[in-house]
Amino acid sequence: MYRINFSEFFTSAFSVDCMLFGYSQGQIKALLIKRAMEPYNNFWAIPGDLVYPDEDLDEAANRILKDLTGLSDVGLHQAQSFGHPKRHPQGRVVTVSYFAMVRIEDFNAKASSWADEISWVPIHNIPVLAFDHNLIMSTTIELLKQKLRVEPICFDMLPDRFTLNEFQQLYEYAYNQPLDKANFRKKIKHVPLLAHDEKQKMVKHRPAKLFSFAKEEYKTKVETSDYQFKM
Amino acid sequence: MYRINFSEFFTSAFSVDCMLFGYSQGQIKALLIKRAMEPYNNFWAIPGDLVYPDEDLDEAANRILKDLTGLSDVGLHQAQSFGHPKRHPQGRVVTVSYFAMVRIEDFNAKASSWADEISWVPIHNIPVLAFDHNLIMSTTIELLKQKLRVEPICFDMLPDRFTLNEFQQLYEYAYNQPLDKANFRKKIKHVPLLAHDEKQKMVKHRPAKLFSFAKEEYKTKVETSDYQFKM
DNA sequence: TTAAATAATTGTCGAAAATACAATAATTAA
DNA sequence: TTAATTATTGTATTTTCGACAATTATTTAA
Repeated sequence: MYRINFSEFFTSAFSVDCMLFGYSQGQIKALLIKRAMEPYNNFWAIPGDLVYPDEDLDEAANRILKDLTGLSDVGLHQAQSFGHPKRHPQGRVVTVSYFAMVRIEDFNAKASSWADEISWVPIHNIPVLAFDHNLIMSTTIELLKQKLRVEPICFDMLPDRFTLNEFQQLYEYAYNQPLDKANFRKKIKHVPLLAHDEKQKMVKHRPAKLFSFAKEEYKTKVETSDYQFKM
Repeated sequence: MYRINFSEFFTSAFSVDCMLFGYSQGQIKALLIKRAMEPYNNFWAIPGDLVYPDEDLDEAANRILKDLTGLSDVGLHQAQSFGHPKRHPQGRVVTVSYFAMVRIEDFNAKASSWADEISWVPIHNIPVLAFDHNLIMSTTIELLKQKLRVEPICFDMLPDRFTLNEFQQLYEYAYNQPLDKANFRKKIKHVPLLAHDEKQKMVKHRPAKLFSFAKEEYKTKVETSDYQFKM
């Protein structure tokens, strides 16, 4: 087997791309940045950065998240890696994509050193992006949709207190199909929700009750029974 | 934000680790190699290699698979990436793990330049491995189990013609629990199988009918209906 | 040749979940 | 007070799940 010089392997760089998903106005949205540097200056892109030599991949993803949002302690999910030799014009850069769910209202995402402008874009209307970011984005969105089916990550996007309709509409948008109200409520019977006395306000119709996700109860339920979240 | 010199980022290498899974004697097994070079000389490890500068990740995974088995055109699944800064003693090496299902009987896996010896080891009995390969292996095995639930990849491990009992036992081993025969057969009613006239031979009891997976029929079924494989 | 043994295959029944659709209750705004 | 709107609950039917029983086909030993 042919072998190139060992040192010639150590000539590549790594980046992580960190997709943020949130939910507002009935749509699941992804955070995009407008690049303020070459290459692909002025293109929309997924926030990302090179990984420092002494940094683990997860650390780098957390750093980017912190830069963008000021948030830490957000659950990050590794998605996939992309390594086409020509994917980056300035050298061999393999990228690892991550995603996280956030509550859009909870913070002001800020443009950072690499970006002029940011924007929340509905995942069904992603524009042309820099590099191979369209491939990365679509792959990751598919993964997100799959995870929404079997893990209660939707509650990381919903406000702390939400109505059952908001909950339902999130899934209607994700699956791109309407769901029956009555049956939806039957389906979530097993999901541990905390009902509040508080009601919706400022609406011009009967206000809906507000609920929260009972995270601790969920955890013990998963551990003690063989319950599996399933939508 | 602090920035190191751009060129200092281009000092890492990456590898792919390529897990092979097969099924024999009622057990799902993984192919391990015994390393014949430093570091971790003589340790069991997952087959893998550094990726060449002009190679895509998938290409590298296919190359390793070809070296080991002579097989190409095998469906490869990307699992996860691992990038702890100290995971490799000789420098920064991020690894991307892949896995594939094969029919163990279909070929003779051969030791290659980096390995003395190979072995098929039941996934429930993985020994101590080189590097962080135990982490990689267990993560990937979990992913395999998840995919077994929703994709018909089990048929890539089963012989071309199999009995329903072999089919069932594969899932019993994966889930580590016995399944009811009658109910199993009801569950797979929707899976497109081709029944052969041929029967099992050389068994000391009533021979079971042999089946094959009807791959093409499966594909059209997925496309035309909203059928989803589910075990 | 026949019976015992073994495993394949099919059937039944009740419980639980999914689906379609209807009815009722609680608010707001005019 | 009432129309409009939406939340919430209910009913009836079909489909799937899970436990278990019954039947059938084949081999081997007597």
